[in-house]
Amino acid sequence: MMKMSDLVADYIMKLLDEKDGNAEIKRNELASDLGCVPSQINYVITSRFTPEQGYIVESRRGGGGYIRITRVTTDKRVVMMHIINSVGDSISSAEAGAVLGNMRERHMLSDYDYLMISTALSDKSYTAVTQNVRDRLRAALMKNLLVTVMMLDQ
Amino acid sequence: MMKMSDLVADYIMKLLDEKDGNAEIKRNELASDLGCVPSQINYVITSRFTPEQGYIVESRRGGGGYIRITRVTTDKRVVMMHIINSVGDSISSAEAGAVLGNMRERHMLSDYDYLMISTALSDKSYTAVTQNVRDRLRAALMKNLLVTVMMLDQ
DNA sequence: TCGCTTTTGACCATTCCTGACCTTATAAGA
DNA sequence: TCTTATAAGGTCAGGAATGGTCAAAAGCGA
Repeated sequence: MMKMSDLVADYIMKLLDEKDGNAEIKRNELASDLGCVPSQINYVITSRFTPEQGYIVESRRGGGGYIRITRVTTDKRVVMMHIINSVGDSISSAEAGAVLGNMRERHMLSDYDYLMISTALSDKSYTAVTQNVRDRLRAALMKNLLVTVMMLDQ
Repeated sequence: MMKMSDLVADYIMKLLDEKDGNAEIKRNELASDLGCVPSQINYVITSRFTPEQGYIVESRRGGGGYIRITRVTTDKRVVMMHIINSVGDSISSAEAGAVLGNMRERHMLSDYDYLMISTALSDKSYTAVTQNVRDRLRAALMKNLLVTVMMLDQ
């Protein structure tokens, strides 16, 4: 059985593809079409269409209200650099996964690189240290790997 | 009477056979089907479906959570597997470099993979922890990455 | 007995879903 | 215009559904 969140996310993704990266939805309408409560839409948006993941969300309440989701795309190298800079000193497994997933979606990472880097960053490799240290190591490694990919990718 | 772990392992094995090397289970469900506590599933997975043994395990918590187990061993990869098994719990940067270099020479790693993995394992990524921990982390990561390369190499 | 493997349960972390209540925008009436 | 109704969307906390971890206890073979 498919998860509601996945249904909603898929719907939005498809819409983004169709509409060339710029989708507009009506929250209540979509909710009732897909058979969920309206706040579910917010949940999906806040968990899967974050700026971190490369989306801009605008909305308006009241009569004629809407939610607009825009997929951000810019020059690959610049964006890559920006992402690398934004990683910071520490990053959780979930965050890292989100960032990588988005990079793949945006064709900034091949499936191959995505899997390799995901593996390198997954918690599985860090059982020897505490969560805190783990997240710091992950951030360092993530940046190194992304830089490496960038340099090799000509 | 058969040991519980064996039952669980057999079940997963059978599922892997059926599903062509890619099985997805629900931890709690399987546990109650087989009549054991959920953490037993974790025990079996961590003790018998490790990267060293040729398996990749991914999971997700929360509603609709799952555990996915992928088998990556095939005859072509016996040598690779052997190397992975020989890595042990801890490996220095120099040792790792030697092993990787050797694998590259033997065309078991592409230049690309060699560079990626070297980057991931280099001391540069581990400044946050002591040498001792560092070598343990490196070993874990190295094995995971090699398994991933193996899996992707079709 | 000693040491390794297995089993178990208490407690933790993450993800998802829902509903009550809140804020804002537009339209209709007075 | 001012007020009130209606139409959206937003927030948040709580609960449910999962899987993860860890250490203690139990089992077992040498």
